[in-house]
Amino acid sequence: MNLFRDFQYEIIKVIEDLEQEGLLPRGLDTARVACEPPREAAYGDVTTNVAMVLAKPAQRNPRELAALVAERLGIHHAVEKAIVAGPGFINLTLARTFWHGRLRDVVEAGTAYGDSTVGAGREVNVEYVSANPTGPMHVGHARGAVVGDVLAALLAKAGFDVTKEYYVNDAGAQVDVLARSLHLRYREALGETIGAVPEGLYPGEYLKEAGHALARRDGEKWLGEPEDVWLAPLRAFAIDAMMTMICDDLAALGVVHDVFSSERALVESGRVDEAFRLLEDRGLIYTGVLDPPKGMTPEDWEPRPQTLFRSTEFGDDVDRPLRKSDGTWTYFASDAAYHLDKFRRGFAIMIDVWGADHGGYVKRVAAAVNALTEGKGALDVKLCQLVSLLDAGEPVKMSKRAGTFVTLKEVVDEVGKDVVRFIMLTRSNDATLDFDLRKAVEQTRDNPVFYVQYAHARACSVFRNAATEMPNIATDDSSLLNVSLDSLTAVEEIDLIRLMAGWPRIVEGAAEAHEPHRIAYYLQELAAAFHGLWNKGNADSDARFLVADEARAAARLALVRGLQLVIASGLQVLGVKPVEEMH
RNA sequence: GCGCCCUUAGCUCAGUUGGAUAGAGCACGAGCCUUCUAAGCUCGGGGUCGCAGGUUCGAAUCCUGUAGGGCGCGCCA
Repeated sequence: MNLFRDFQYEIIKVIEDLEQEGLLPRGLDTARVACEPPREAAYGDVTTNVAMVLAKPAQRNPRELAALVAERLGIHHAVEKAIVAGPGFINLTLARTFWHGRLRDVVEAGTAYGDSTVGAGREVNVEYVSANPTGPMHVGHARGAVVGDVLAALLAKAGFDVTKEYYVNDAGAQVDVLARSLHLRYREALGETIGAVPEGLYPGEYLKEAGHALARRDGEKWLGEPEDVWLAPLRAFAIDAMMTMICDDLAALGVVHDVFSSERALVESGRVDEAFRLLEDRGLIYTGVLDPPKGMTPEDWEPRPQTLFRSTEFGDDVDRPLRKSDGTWTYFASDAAYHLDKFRRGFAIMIDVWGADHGGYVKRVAAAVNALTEGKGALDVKLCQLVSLLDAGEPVKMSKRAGTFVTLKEVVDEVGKDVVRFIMLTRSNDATLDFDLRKAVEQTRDNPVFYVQYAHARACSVFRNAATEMPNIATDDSSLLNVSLDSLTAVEEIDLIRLMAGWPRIVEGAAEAHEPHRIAYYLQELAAAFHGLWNKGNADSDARFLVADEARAAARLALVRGLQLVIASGLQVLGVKPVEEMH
């Protein structure tokens, strides 16, 4: 389906033919032969560097070699002309009928257009959100949630077997604090006056409801009991309540995970001990004393012996501790074991989506994956930079203490999930992002969500008008597939098809690079091309889609249908609903 | 002090894994439209890709150094 890949095969076939005929030395390495759209449209439709890449090994002058290959490519039925340019590029211009064929591909495939097999069914695990189960999600979490969710959808479209996973950090001291905070709210629910929430406990109102729920379920069972009696059951209850709340918030954003992995279960099942022994057996564990970080010794620094993993042997900057002084595992130890667990569940490809504040953690986890999987597991960590929440250009002040903390749910309620999802992808994940609540819902040219949605709505509007104005034209897909496209000759029309035909390549490229934001950018470009064509109809009534000549109108309806389908296909990956009309 | 990320037009940012004359939106400038396919259209000016070296046919992209900004830096997760 990716036409550039198709031409790449054609080119490699030509090279092989030339080798067979003795015109080129045998066994040339064609791995670096690229086939892509040229930067300048004037150069044609497809460009290849084959001659420049093979010139040296073939001991030929690049332009001369290019001429040889271009001559063979010129014979191809889809190629109108093949010319040699610059230092040895071969530029192919494709026949108009070729593009008409690609439009038919789109209409035939529907929103499945762009589906690819490059993933070849390989299993990928995308772990994202993984927010601590101690409170509601805030806006900062939204970015990682969207990036992970769309990346997963993108990989699935590209033919990978994707599992979406959430790692529940339910094992550390913080969930004990959560349990104590719940106990307070539980007493409150049973009529006690608790006053101010003591320092060190979670003061948020969100635990009140959980306190009432616990009181309803268990009555006065935990009143007056010592902490060691109620801690574990209340902790479980609280985590459950928090996870339910988090999942509800995520669902409102359209984010649903396949698997939830518990850190506590990992530890209790002995899988951390197992990973530790594995490292020990490989001689990667020792007891040592770390130097303080140069230039910023912490105030309470004192040298002490620790159980360390030799992560420096795998590219880390210092060796990392695996045990706390009380003998329990550090977070890193269980996270290392968690990644081994994912690998053993069949995921040789693992993607973690984290906030930028965890950037310092990447090397040690990568080192652990490398050591534990003997280099067979591939980990890619996508770090999401900060999101600044604005309202009409003014920063929204956020502070947990002042209670002006903006939750994910509030933002989704305010602007809608589709807007949040799209805006979160209008920047590369490693650039910071401004999210302006006001601008996000404006219906103007510079709101990308509106702009793309509007293109789809306009396409729908054309079909609504066609039904009343041109009732003789059958507009179902199978009818449109049989329409003659010969009248589609305008450069803008062919340009639009060319863009649509580039969709499969965008999907593959974005999936392989793990860069979901490319989809949002592509959709803006596609929408712009369609709006341009539409505007042409404003100035020149012959350029409208619904013209008196029914054969021509039908061909243009096929074009509009194709556009509508590719936009819908892209929005589907983003998890954004394509709207049929604006209001 | 060390590590990671960022630095591209006045502003906010893309840049197809090393390709040809570096792009988009906004802003700015000049025209057009006063209508229908609703919330404008066309054209234009604007760049030493932070800086300096290196790698090669070819660098915004890779390597080294350097400046500025962000994040992080021994038992928190």
